Amino acid sequence: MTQYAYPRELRLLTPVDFQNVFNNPPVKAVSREFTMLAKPNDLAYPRLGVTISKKTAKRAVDRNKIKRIVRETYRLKQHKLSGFDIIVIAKPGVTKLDNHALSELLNYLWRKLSKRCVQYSSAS
RNA sequence: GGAGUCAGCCAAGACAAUCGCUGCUUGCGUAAGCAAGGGGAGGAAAGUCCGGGCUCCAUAGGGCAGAGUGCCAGGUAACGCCUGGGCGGCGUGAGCCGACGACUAGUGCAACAGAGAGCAGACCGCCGAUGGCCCGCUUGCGGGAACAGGUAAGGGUGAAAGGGUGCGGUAAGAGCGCACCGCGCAACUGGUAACAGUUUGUGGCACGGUAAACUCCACUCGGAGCAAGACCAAAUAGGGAUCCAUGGGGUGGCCCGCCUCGGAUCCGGGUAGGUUGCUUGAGGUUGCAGGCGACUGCAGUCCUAGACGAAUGAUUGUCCUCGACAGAACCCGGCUUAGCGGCUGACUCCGCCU
Repeated sequence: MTQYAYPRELRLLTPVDFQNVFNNPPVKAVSREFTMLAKPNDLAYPRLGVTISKKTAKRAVDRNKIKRIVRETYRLKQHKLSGFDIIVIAKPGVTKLDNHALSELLNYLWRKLSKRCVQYSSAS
């Protein structure tokens, strides 16, 4: 029953981790509201980081909500993303979506990203 | 019943299931962990506008500068907050609002309009007593015009025109005189004080407005902030001490000499990172006592988020009145701003019934 857990190991924790992914990420998935960047990490599990600027979502409440939904969908999809560090960047416009639309969109992006990760792994 | 005033309380709608996050307690385990139980955003957590605690730095004492506050008294750790009182204003009222010290210390400012705006001012008007002019005559009187001049009653301008009303007075007027009202000053009385007074005396009586204008007066203020500060501490560069070795490399033909390079241990320093600060506090609550009240004292009782790329959530189902503003980041006391509603109590005005 622990397979959908979200412990600290599955997160990006330090500025170094973040910078590492931002530098030339080989795999991307993009929509109007989000950008996902991924990079292999030599681990048996994925790690996630979420970025939302104050410019994107003015209120702290909105930023928290988006982070929670991103994490929730990631938690349920994590097994298809093993071995990659991932950063999700929210872009202006996300605040217009409700919870349901956000989940739909994110699930679509996760599928896209995992497919590309698999392709990248087998190619190299 | 309607309209309203004040005070207090509640508020990510309620319930269930599943999957998660994070502290705490207990049990098991060497440990990593596992299991169970229980806790997990706000009234504004916000703006960061004031005031403190705490921490480090600075500091003999005093002054200047600068900043802030500004009716009085009290409360408080402190305040620009709160309470009570005074004064002024608004409201029929319950109540509400007010940077509300000083322009008889000095300096400055006042657009436009207006004749005149600060030891005022004659545009229209009124008068023309007095002096001059014209006419008449009884030669000192009558009449006339309005030149000098007088006049702040009336009109007009303005945010503001140098007390108001009435009577007297006068050529016309005028605090010029008087009465009442108002005002200034002093005394007295009440009040801790601000201040008040159907009190007494006195002055014919302006001393205009403006200090979020300079300024004056009184009082307050050292600086930086939890990324404060404390501790542990990889790596790397360099430093110190002790011991070991008496060596390697360069220069040179070689020796001396000169330059340069060690090994081990420890110390100091402190980057990444980690730990701490971190939640028990000027705390909540109950009772008693003091106080008009803010609040205070004593006794009992309770523990109520503590994260750090940053938890407090997601999905589904059912129901309803269909859910605002909004997310802790060291901690408190305030202020301000945002905002869908619900509940309770006290009071006021209007209408109706008895």
